[in-house]
Order: sequence, then C-alpha cells, then structure tokens
Amino acid sequence: MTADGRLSWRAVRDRIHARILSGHYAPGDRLPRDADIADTLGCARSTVQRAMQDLSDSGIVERRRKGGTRVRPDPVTRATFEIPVTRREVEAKGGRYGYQLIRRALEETPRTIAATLEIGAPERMLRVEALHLSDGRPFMLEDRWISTATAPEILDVDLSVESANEWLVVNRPYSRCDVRFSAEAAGEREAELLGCAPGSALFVIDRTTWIGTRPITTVKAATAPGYELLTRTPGDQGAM
Amino acid sequence: MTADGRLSWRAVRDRIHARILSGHYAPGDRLPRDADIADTLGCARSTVQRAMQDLSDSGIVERRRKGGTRVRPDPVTRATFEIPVTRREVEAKGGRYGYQLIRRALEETPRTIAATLEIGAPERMLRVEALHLSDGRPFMLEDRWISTATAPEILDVDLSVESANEWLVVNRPYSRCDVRFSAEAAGEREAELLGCAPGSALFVIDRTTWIGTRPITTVKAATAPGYELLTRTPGDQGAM
DNA sequence: TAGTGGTCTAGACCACCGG
DNA sequence: CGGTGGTCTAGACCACTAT
Repeated sequence: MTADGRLSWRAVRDRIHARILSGHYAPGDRLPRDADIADTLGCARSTVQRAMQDLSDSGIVERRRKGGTRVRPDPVTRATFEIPVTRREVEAKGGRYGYQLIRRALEETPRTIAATLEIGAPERMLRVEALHLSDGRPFMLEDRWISTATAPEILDVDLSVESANEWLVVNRPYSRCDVRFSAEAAGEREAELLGCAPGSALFVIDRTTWIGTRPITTVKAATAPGYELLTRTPGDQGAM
Repeated sequence: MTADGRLSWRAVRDRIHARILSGHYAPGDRLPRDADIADTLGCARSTVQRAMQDLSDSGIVERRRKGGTRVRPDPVTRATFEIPVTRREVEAKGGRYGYQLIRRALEETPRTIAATLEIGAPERMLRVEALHLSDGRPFMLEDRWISTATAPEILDVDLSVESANEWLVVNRPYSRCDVRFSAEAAGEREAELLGCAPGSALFVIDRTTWIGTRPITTVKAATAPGYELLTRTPGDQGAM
C-alpha cells in the first residue's frame, strides 16, 4: 500500500500469490484477466501487470497473450546466484586476499575450448593459471583462456600483480555469460596447488563470456574443499 | 523499436548498455538522470525507467534516489538457475524416470536441521530417504526432513509410489526458498546407493522451504557423478 | 531540503495466438 | 478474428537520501 489508500504492485502481487498458496488458484488454473483483477482490487491495470510480471519472473505463473495467466502447473525452483570478483569474495568472507600467478603462455586452444567459446577453429590465445588465496591459504584455482583477438591489451598487463579476473571484469564487460556448476575430484596437480588430498571433492565453476558474438574468456575455477554457494538474499531488491 | 518510430524499453536498455560496454560510461561513472535521457532519446521517462530497472536487475548499474544511476564499479556475475521437479529433470534429459523409497521414519531433528529450518527447538518430523533413477541408474539421492506440523497430510501419502519431492511441490507451494550448492565426497552408504566409488565427487543441492515463517521441508540432494547445472538461457524471457 | 528514482493512473495502441 | 497480455505516453505525487 502506498501512503494513501492505493494498492502498490507488491501488495497486488502478494495478494495474488496468497491466493495461489492457499489453493484458491491451483496449479494449471487460469486467473482472471488483468483488467478484471484491476477492477476488483480498484487499481490500474498497469499495477496488476507489474505484479503479474513479478510472479511470472519468479516462475509462479505463466502468461500468454490470448491464453491468459495460469498458475504454473509444473513449478520450478528458480534461484539467483552472485559471483563477485574473487578478491571481493574473499574479502566478503573476512579473509585477507592473496594472489599468485602460476603460468602464463600463448597456446593453441584445444577443440573443446574452441567449442565452448563458439569459435569455428582453434586459435592461439593467452592461457593463464592462477591461484587465489584467502589468509594465505589456497581458495580458488583458475585455468583461463583469453582471446587475444578480443582483448589484445591483456598481453601488456603484468599478470603477476593484477589477476586476469580483475582486469577483465573492469576492462572487458561482457554482453553474454554462460555459467556451469559441477563437482570434480581433485587431480594430482590441482590437489597440490589447492593444498588438499588428491581426489578431494571440488566445487567447480565454469564461466564463459562474450561481447556480442566475440569470445572474451573462458575459465574453469576449482574451489578449495568446503566452498559453498548460497542464493542471494540480502536486500533482495532483485526480486524486482 | 516498436512498429512506429518509438523506442522500446529494450532498445533504450541496449543503447545505454552499449555505451557502458564501449567505455563511454566507465565503472563508477554517473549516468544522466532518467528524465534527461528520456528527453535526449525522445521517449517517456517511464520507458527509460524500465530500461534502467533491467540494467539494475542484471547488476550492471546501481540506482539510488537522489544519488542517481551509476555504472556498478564492482561488477558481479549474476546467474539464474532452474531446478525442476526431479522427475521432469530426468525426463528433460531424455531419461526414463524411476523412483525408489529407501527409508521413511518419524525422528527428532538434529540441532543442525532445526537451525536450518529456523525453528527454536528440535521437533519430531518425517524423515524420508529416496533415490531418483534415470533409465534405471541412480540419478539423485535425497535425504529429506518434512515438518508434520506444516504438512500433516504427508503422513497419509504412500511415499513408495509418489515421491515427497513431487507431492510437496504440488501441495505445499512455498513462499521462501534457500538453496545451497556444494561438492562433497561420497560416503560409504551414498556410494553404494548411487552406484559409484566411495570418495567420488558429488554435486550437492541443499534446499529449504518455508510458507510464511513456517518450515516445510529441508532436503539434501546428492547427485550421481557427472551432474552439471547450467544457467537458464533458452527463451530468456526472464532477463525480465 | 532539494534532487533523483519509484510508483500509480488513465488511456491508447500493438503483438501475439487460441479458437 | 477477437481476446489477452505487452508496452508506450503524459502527468502527478511519493520516498529516499546526498548534500
């Protein structure tokens, strides 16, 4: 509710949501038209529209022109995660950030990497391996390929000082990003670098970014044992 | 653009985004007021507002009353994942779904579970262990606690036929959901049930749901080796 | 306190798609 | 083709917060 007696779109949303939760509208049911809901509640149609859009974004209802609005018959859990720059992530967890360059080389991408980056043929790119530390202990090991065609300046960056992660995030904003989570057993090399036993279960984040259709970078980040990723809740302004 | 010469909010968004990508507006920079952008582009302020809201939701800009709109100085990757009902997930991957109840018992929750569910004291709840199968092979092992106070009807459900996962999703929509991803080594028991070697790296999804402040269920789902979770992209209507 | 984003309204027209 | 959601506009007022 706003200060006067008008309904806010959040109030409308909550009201409709409550009716769904209570079973008044069951999965698969069709809801009244926006205009009718607006009339019933005594607010503008655009207010209902906003509320509905939020419910739709949350995966609670499905909306189709002419088909109307239906309670989603097959609910899904929709969760949003935030992956900050690694330095910030370490600091946010109360650690002192450290960084260590392990390897830097120009190499031809394997076919798998070329496919991931959606380029037709393998290409010579900058490959960077680096370790992020928290309080001096290994936190995350990244194995990265950077397109020197898309980001040639990276060749002049002293990656022993500034991480590619940080440089790219500031200097090569992306327009598209694919993320993949998985679990993987630590290999010999990873185990040694991450300071854990070989075979330890590692949480792995694969990320690939593009600017337009041009690939920027793809990185496999293996986190030290114990890493967790939580849904973003604080503030939650993003519920919209 | 709409059919006539008017700018759509997406067009406005892309235009502003392009200026950020090109470095015209750098991280930390303040953008013009919505009203000025509207004047410049020749559209209504609310159109700019919509565009800005999308950029804000995507974590690209930050907006504050009086403070104006700024390019987020510290970009984050924001990724949304969808976790469907397990049966649907198996089927979507082209598998034949199977299900097997392993254990069903009334037990007192350990303190950790009580804390997760945000209830003050341990409580007697229904504990269910079950295995989801894909083409007859183990796909996901779930260990679940269900509040019999919030969902007493679950006691009458034949969980050897219908999975708690499915029943709850249809009969107990939630108003809040916490999700946590992690990697974990398979224990003896898990390994046997999932048909993998002990110590295998498993992708684990912890989920807890509430209706209002009342806990519904908390579940730890350990997936068979090889499981991956991808950002939801298709259609992408949810970019908003 | 003044400036900026946030929201509501009322009305119009468009785009999509189910019957 | 007709019904429904999607979007744009123009204007008003509110809410937050930087200065």
